[in-house]
Amino acid sequence: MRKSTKECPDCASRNLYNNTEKGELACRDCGLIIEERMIDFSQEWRDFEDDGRSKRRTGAPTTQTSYDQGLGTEIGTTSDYYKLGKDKDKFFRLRKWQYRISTAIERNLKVALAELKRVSSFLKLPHQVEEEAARIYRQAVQKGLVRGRSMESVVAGALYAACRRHEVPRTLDEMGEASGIEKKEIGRTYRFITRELKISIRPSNPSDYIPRFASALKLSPETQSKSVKILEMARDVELTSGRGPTGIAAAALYVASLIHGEKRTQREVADVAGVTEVTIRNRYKELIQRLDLTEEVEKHKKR
DNA sequence: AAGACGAAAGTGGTTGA
DNA sequence: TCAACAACTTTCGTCTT
Repeated sequence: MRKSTKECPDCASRNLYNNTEKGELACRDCGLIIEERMIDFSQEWRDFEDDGRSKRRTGAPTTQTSYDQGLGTEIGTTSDYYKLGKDKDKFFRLRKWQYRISTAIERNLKVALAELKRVSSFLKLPHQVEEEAARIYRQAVQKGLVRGRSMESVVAGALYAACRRHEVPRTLDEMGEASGIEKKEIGRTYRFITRELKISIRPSNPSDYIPRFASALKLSPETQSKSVKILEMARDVELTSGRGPTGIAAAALYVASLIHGEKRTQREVADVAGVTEVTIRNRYKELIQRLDLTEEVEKHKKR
């Protein structure tokens, strides 16, 4: 790209500087970054052609509406008009450039990352997880996986996947509450993007849920570690496979709370674990008979 | 009255033909 | 693609504390 082929939309200078390393095209005179992320720009086209579908480069309708709001913080509102200069022509030129330059990906990402931040702070997720989720989301967008899905659901799916990878799982229910997306939709998106991006995720371990549930129930550390032991034993006799990890975790906590004389009702445990009492009962029944915990529980019940 | 228990019917997802 | 299937839920009646 020769620098004389373009002129700066801001000051009309032809003295442009192409920084290939950063993927930027900048004006030497006024410092305006005319194009950025030019590498992404080209990559995007390749990806979109690969999947052989329409040339439509935006996401679902909801993305469109969000995008308009997102653009409001950039160029396109009257408030920005004043920030960018007094000259009306300049404003329109800039907006045109902005429109040409910024790809759907960039716009989408801006909004999506804000949403991601919101949800992750709602769930009090560690920074690492948030970063991971952002990375996953970015990949998903670049592969064109957002098309046909709402941006929010992909954000939720990416977050859920990141949680699982970092072994700080949140339930789909919690994710649903935080993101406002139905949990089955999140699950679907989650499976889809992990498959498409080849993100391998180990089946979630029930004991990953223990610390959170235990603290929500205000159970002692002893009870907590007891329930982890119960889970280990349960795993050894293959009680854990094929069942929902939250149900098992809940049941283990319930048993542990009985044994340590810190009894919580099935309902209490069920609520924090997001399962029903019935499920806890079923798991509980299996646990105490397969692990010979009956006497241990009875013994402590007496007190 | 509240909690625990279990039966029965329904739901959504996975799997295998 | 569809039907069978397992896990889980909802609902409800009964028993226990």
